[in-house]
Amino acid sequence: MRLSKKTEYALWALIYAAQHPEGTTFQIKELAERNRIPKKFLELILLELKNAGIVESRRGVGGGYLLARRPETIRSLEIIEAIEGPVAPAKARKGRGIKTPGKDSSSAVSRLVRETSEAIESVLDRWTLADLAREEQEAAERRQRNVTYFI
Amino acid sequence: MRLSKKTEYALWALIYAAQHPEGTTFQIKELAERNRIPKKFLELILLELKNAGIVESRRGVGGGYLLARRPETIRSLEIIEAIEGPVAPAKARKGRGIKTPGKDSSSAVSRLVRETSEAIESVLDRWTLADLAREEQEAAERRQRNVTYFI
DNA sequence: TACATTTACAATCGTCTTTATAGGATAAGT
DNA sequence: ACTTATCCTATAAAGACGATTGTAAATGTA
Repeated sequence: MRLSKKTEYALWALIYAAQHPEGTTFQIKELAERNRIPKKFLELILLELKNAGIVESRRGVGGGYLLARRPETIRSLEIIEAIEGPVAPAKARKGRGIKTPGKDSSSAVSRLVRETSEAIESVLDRWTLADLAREEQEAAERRQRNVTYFI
Repeated sequence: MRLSKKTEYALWALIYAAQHPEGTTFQIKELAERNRIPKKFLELILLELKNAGIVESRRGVGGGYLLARRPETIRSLEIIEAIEGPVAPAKARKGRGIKTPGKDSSSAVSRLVRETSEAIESVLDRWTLADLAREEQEAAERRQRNVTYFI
């Protein structure tokens, strides 16, 4: 699976946010410099995350961004879909099964896609932002002890 | 998961190939018209599948394409990777663990990507071309009986 | 040999997506 | 007011995607 740079930046940003004490903000400028992310691009990304209800913003001096919810309740699937759009193809929803005949001319292929999407969703659904932040924290601590694990 | 048109055409083509008796060829023109695939685009795709060792070609009158191996031995993962490139990010291979420090600045993110890729591979690895062709055949038979199943 | 058929291969092209960059408007603390 | 920092819109370069055009080469058949 390939993540776009944009999605990757979004994940970095949210991991960074989750590492801050609850209720405190972080600034775009600070994060952009730290992780070498183009500042204006990062602005755009955080705006999208805000519109998706994942982060909130505070303006003015001492403002910045912060998580809108607790990191345990933010699943990575939600983050990735906020940036990249739905992982799975549009499902048949109750009542409105639009036919579009001839459009999808292979049921075998669409089944393959469906099963794969479900597998992706199931992985992304069980990793929350809190997990990612903890994992990142542990990796940073290992680096600090100058110990390298080859997994 | 999203498949490019190119990959989708490749799958259709190979399913079509698998439905032919072993050792007999099919023509690009015929397949292109049947499935409304741009002929020249299909040429390009089959050439790539040939270079990947999935199909063989015969030139001249009565020529065309045919599967290079039996459909039971062709996994969908192989097909998709032939067109789209590797599903998983370059793994650490035995012996040559290149470090590229600072490049991948989040181990949590790369772990997420790795686990997701493995999930994708595991699905795509257990569907062979023979499965897809059989599935497609059955769907076609159901359509012929004018019976619609809402799954 | 001449010819029709069919793949092989290179080059090109318009459009969309990705990855940004720029400039200023807006809001909020101090 | 002044500073800080988000908000919003526009633009642009680069590459991927989907497809087209044109020519060469191989092969079977008359």
